[in-house]
Amino acid sequence: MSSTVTPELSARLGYLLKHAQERLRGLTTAALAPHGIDGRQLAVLLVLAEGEPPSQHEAAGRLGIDRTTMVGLLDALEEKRLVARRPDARDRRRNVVALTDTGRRTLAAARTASTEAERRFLERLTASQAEQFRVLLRTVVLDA
Amino acid sequence: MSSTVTPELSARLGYLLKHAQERLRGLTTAALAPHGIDGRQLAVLLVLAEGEPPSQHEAAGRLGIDRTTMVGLLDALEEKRLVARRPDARDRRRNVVALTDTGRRTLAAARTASTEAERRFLERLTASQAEQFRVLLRTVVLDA
DNA sequence: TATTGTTATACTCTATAACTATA
DNA sequence: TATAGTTATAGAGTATAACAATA
Repeated sequence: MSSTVTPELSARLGYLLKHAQERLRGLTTAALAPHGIDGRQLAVLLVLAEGEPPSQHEAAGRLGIDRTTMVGLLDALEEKRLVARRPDARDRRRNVVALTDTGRRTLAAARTASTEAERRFLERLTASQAEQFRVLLRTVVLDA
Repeated sequence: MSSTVTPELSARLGYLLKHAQERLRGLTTAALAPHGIDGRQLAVLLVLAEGEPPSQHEAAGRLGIDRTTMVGLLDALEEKRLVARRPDARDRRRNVVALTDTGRRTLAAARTASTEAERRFLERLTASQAEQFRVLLRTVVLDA
């Protein structure tokens, strides 16, 4: 975790991205802990809240994970009563997954906490640098 | 891997950093494959090349990983004759780890290949944007 | 035949605990 | 007593294969 920085290694993009992710994960995990979820679970809640309540398979697709991985994530969230599975009446192979009322409240609070973690992650940058950082990151990642 | 981008999720820094890392890893892995190593192994070679040849424990410290993890990394690199362990004459508990001649040649070629992967990772940015991206990333990660 | 959810299983990466040999 | 290297083991997190239910 805490590495004795060597100049050439720390100039590598791979090193920087890895450590950026580690730092943000630490901040996010701490910020979300009071709400009883972690970053991956927040991502699931966000995906369930956006657009039509999806099937498990669709939700996995939106997140870019396997449907078998989604099973375990939903098990944990359902155990906390944040989401509910119900069979799709029109295709009984599918489960429609929706947020519960508790899930919606938790999502709202967790979203705020996560945004605050992002703010702290970027706090060494000026506002315009922070905005620029987001823009550059999106350019590099999206619109492939 | 390929996620159906949902607007709110893809605006999250965690999402962007994760996917940035995935994209760079893909490019780097492909660029390094002809040289028979991956990104983690390149990081080890870089660390061994910088400053005094370290012990396994020191090398692990420079990388920020556990000494037990270093064992396996060095096993793989030694099997490929890229590094050599020799007992430290002054403290026979320690192994000094150094690059072989082959290791130095591989490192030189792999470093070039990795730099080229970084260039492709950033190719949607102008030169000054790419430089700015590195600066912002370093600011956020380093000089904690 | 194909798809959804599930389980069993395995693989990768990492760490902790315990052993050994040295100090 | 403490440290370096090693091994055994375990825990995340992920995926593939196979199965039951349904289409």
